[in-house]
Amino acid sequence: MGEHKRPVQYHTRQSQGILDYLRSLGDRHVTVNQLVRYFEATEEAIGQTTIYRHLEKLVSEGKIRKYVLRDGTSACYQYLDIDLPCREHFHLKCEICGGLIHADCDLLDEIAEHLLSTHDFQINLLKTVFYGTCKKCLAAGQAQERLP
Amino acid sequence: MGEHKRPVQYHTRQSQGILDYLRSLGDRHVTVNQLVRYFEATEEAIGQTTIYRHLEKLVSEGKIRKYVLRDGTSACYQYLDIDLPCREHFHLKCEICGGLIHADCDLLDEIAEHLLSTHDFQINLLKTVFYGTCKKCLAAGQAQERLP
DNA sequence: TTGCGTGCAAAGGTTTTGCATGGCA
DNA sequence: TGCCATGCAAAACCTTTGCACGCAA
Repeated sequence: MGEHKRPVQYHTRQSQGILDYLRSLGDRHVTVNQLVRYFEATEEAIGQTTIYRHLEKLVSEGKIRKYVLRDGTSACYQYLDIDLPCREHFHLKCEICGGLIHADCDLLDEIAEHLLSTHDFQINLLKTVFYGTCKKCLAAGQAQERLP
Repeated sequence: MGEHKRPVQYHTRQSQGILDYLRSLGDRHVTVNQLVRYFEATEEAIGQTTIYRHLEKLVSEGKIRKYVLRDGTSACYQYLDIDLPCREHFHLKCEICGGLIHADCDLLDEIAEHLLSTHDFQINLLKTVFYGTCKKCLAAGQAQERLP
């Protein structure tokens, strides 16, 4: 008892390819769709079912992290470098263009600290997303407002 | 300039019913599915399309909040007491107990200011929610960790 | 050879859209 | 009467599941 079932794991082109690609992205995140399209573009297409299954396994192994944004969009996955003390970061989601920006910033780190010490609230950065308008769309919107 | 387009809004049985029901729930949240089933159970069924459209409008008006719970399989909506100046609050949603905390804090202004000046991102406070674990649930969780 | 891995196809679920009709002002 | 609101049906998405075949060990 207490011994976890440890199924044999095969090493395949797909499992290696997915992990390699995620790792190559550094701390950038991708969606399942982006992964499918990436491998399609190479000569080594990988079925989406396989991608979903590997991502789920990698998440449970703690090798990657899953972000649930689900406000009409899909989930994002990001490689976690075990060697580096991975810094948390915040996500900014543009309501206009749908773009997802991640911000690595000291002040934002302070927020987490402040919420915990002052409000006794431990923020979950995997799920928290700041909604708003990005630079590009702000500029476009202002340009439009100036029209007759 | 600065005047927002203000489309005429009709008062209908559906719009009234949805807002009334959400309000009657106090701080409890519901899913779209639950709303559909609730109105089906009364003699005043409301189409799901209509429910989706009203919820979206209410969110953009700041009258209700939209949340992602669980694995993001579906969204939840919760009424906000209009009397509270919610634009100036953090909204902290506990993922464990579901509680919503209105945190009144100057830091929020700083964050908005910082995001705009440094990241060129204009945050929409009506839609942004901080997810995490509240004081109570943090304590309960720690207590659990101490168990055998 | 064994049995996990793969991927097509289909199912399942949520949310959005097209469009003709209904109903408020 | 003029529009906005409504809701059915269908589409659009994202994700999971069934199943036969492929392939690593």
